[in-house]
Amino acid sequence: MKKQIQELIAQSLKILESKEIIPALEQSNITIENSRDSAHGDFASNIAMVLAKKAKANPRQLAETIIEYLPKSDILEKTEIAGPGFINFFLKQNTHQSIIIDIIEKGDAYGNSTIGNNIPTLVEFVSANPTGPLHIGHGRGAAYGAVVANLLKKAGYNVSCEYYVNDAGRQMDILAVSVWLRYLQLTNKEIPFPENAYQGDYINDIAVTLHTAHANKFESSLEELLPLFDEEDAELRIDGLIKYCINKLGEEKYRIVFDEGLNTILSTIKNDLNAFGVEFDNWFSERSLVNDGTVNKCIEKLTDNDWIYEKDGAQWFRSSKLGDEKDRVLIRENGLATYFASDVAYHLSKVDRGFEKIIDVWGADHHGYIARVKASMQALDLSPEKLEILLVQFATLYRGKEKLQMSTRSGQFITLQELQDEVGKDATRFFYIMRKSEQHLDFDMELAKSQSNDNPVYYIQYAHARICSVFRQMPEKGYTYNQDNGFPDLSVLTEANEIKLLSTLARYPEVIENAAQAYEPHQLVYYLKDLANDFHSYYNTSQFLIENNEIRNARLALIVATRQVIKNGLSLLGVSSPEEM
RNA sequence: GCGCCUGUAGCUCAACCGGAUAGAGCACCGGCCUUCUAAGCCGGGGGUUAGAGGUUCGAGUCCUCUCAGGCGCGCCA
Repeated sequence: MKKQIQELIAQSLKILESKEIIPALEQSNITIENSRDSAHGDFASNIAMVLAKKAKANPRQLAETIIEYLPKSDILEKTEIAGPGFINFFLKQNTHQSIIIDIIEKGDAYGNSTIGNNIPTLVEFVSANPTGPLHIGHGRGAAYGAVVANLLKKAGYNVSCEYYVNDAGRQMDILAVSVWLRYLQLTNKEIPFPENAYQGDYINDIAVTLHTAHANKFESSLEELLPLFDEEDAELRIDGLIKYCINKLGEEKYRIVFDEGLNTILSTIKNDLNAFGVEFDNWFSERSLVNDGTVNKCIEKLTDNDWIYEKDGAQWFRSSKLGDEKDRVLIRENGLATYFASDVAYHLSKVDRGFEKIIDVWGADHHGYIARVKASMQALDLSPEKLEILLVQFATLYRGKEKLQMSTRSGQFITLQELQDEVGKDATRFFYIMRKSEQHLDFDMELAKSQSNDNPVYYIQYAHARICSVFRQMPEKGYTYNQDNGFPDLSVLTEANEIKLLSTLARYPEVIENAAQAYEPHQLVYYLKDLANDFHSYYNTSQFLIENNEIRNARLALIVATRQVIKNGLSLLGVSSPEEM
């Protein structure tokens, strides 16, 4: 609808250009807005004001000229000039009503768009270290990433969702050692447990499983082990324990302990995400980048192009030449690659796999990391503009006024699963994406639960359930409704509430496009609240199951379309559309 | 100290690449169920958009400075 009006204006401007009333303009985009106030018609354009200066004309006069050369159209009732030079467009009523047919014919596909041009797009999100269950902060990234991916798919991008599994690096070694020490404690209670190892009960569970399957295969003598705890520096102490563990067990046995921890936690994460309605096309292993040589390949390529130098025994990347604050270490003095080195390789892999649009969803605390990743892409000639990094602020969990301090290491946290069990999946997902992602989120569990009746998610779902309820009761009242023989006469839908609902329904495809391109799921949330509001108002003023055949059928068609759009929108959010509540 | 983000009604948040009188929910006040679910609807009060300058036909939105809060500034991830 909007596009048709844009086209009309474009044609008018073309004529004006050819008549040299306005100077030739570079194809500036013509903005059309949905009017906020119905007195301003259905759509408004500020084009005359934008062009007034260049055309050296008074905006209102220019608007008049533009209107004069507007091609004839059967969707327009009239146009008006208002305020400083707005052109307001009023649609013919039957133009509004035709949206019902469009929605019902397209069904689940209503709202699909092709602006994405099927561009291969990778959305990477969550990617939490597999060192413990997902907690509330990860949940926000999960909900946000999943909805952004859904929106992009709907907007015509060819989307893959990926979880980057950090199955290499020191944190994972600490996990392995944590499991091992708990395992040793099963038979010897004297063994201490470092405070900077992973404390959670789930570590114990893994140790028990390990013991059940392998008995005493991973035992160690106390004489060698205990002195390692004398080291005073906690970080050095745990590094010493890692080193000892690897030497003592040998590569093969160490890997069994390591993988038992990794796989157990990873499958917990997968299950939790699955229960949360978040699915990935690919689980990408960090270790695979090391094993298949991608990391080395990157370092060689960077070295060849003089992006790397040696200092203090480490290999540094000249990221400061490419917009970063300082240079960054790729290979440490001890010969181990940094996490950043893997990440450079990971982004090379993303490009090599053919993705043209690469979206990373990160916690906002990683924002300092953006410059170096982009710099690495620049240095590897990988077009950093393909990479879009979306930051999600952390969610802070509250129980009433009590702020819950959480850390994976200490094992004190509320997991995503627990949150979901307590608050419910629909409300949890909705709560996470209601707010703009770069805003902090205070997630008060008591509030979320106690307010669950006032939660907007129920408001929207209720609209859907109410419509379903109408159709459940229709047979009891002796009416039928079907479109098999064509649509009813929709021209009888002329009440203010009906027109309002119709124009909101017509906005849906545009909301999807905007939300997708801005990566802003909350736009869809606000739209659905508007739509539900329009429906509830309509419901309160108008009866649907009435004697008049014409009006009844037209109204039923309208609410069928409404139900369809609510369902389409909620499904993008990962929220259910219940038939009764 | 430097960098990034944020500051809008009592509270939680919107405001479509700068547009018309800054909007919702909660809370507060007042109405609406013998009628398809009152988890709903309708109406009302409540604002110097943190503050000060600037840019222009027009600024919550863009620029500069100040104030306040969050985050980041490792050979951790």
